[in-house]
Amino acid sequence: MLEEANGTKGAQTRSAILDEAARLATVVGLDGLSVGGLARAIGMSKSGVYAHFGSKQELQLSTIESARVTFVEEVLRPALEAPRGTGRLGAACEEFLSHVERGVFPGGCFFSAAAVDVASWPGPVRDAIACQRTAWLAVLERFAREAQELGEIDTAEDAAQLAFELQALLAAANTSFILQGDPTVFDQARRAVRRRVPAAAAAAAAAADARGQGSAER
Amino acid sequence: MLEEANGTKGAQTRSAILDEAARLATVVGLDGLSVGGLARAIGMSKSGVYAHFGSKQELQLSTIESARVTFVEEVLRPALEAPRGTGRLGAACEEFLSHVERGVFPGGCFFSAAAVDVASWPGPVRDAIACQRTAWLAVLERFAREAQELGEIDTAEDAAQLAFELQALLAAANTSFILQGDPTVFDQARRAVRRRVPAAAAAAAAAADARGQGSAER
DNA sequence: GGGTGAAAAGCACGAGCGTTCTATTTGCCG
DNA sequence: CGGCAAATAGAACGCTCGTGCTTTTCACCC
Repeated sequence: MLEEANGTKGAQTRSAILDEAARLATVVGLDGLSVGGLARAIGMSKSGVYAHFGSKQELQLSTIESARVTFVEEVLRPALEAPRGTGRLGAACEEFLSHVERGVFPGGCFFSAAAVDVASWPGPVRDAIACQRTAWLAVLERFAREAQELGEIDTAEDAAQLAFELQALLAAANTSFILQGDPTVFDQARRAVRRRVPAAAAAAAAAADARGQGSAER
Repeated sequence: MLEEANGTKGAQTRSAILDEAARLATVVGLDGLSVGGLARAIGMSKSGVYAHFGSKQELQLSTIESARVTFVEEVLRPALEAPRGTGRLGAACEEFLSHVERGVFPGGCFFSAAAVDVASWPGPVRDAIACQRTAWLAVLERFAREAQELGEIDTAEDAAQLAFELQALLAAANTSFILQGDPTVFDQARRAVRRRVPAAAAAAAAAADARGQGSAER
């Protein structure tokens, strides 16, 4: 083979490397992520790790992609099981807070962490992070707009504005939690979300309940 | 002399070093701040810079203190010129957004930047950042409570909750701006602040106007 | 105006960084 | 089972990092 993405042995260790890389990057930063440190964390030699990616930048970009997949799996997909409308919007917020609280990434939200230390330093890596952030905001905005179409949110409301405000609350809870370690901020964030999207409250709770017994029944 | 804080020559270059250090740290991160890089940025030798601080950690702590002073000067002091109540609360938000927009620090809010790359890595530096964040939240909370005492904000409102939400909006605008470079987010943030603290709108605008012609008249 | 202590520079060190090259192991296919 | 390519390890490079020295330049006071 000369390219990636098949199921041979090397491809699955590559995926294991990237899994650890994403977790590690939330702790040491995306540029603080070193090949040697990553190799040590995963029990491989430095060159063994490095061979999977021709350069550090390629490692960073692949790590971002890996984190994106994890984020979709842990946050977006569960949220999509909630009914369209404010329920789904609230579920997206709840799933985000939940994935931070239960430590899917040890350093909190991957993209919040990466956004900051990548922000001032132009290039493909920064662009990739900015792109992910935009996409996440677009998802929230779409959920909000769907709620408007269902008549659950006033159509006079600006969906993009609402998405911005909700994302601000989620990011602030993440920062406060990883910095101070106090899970109380999640309650503050949940209260704020419920206040901003009143109808989302019960619906999100219901979604969380349903998920509690496994989602296979859907 | 054997300690710091007098007015001799060395003390004022030390202050100049820390000024640049704070600005540089918002770009490369607080741990990405290297003695060599700082020396190059300020046109000194590495050891010339290093001699002012016995260790890198001392440099970081001093940089945080320097950034705090700048923040007080650029954000808190102007806000204190607004009349107590929602006016001052709104002014604090406006001054924060303004100091990011006009690039007081090239990489946006110093403490937002530092909070992230210092969060996972315990020690005095992290504690110092966490302490500053707490203090800033306490300031917003105090302003909110003063507005309550003046009857401008419902006493049923939780001042700490309000402070959390406002700080979330400010931090989100900062992140979005340094990452995407789009000043539109400041309008989004201002709209959200006005929505959350309705009475703050006119008062903050008035404060900004007053500041426009210099604050000496006060 | 020369002496004295502070301030800055110069230099050297061990370690870790990203990267490249070569050697060794490993797993698959005929 | 033997061979071959893919996967991993090992060693080395030039560089920069933080941190200790020693040496030189500078500013001030008698």
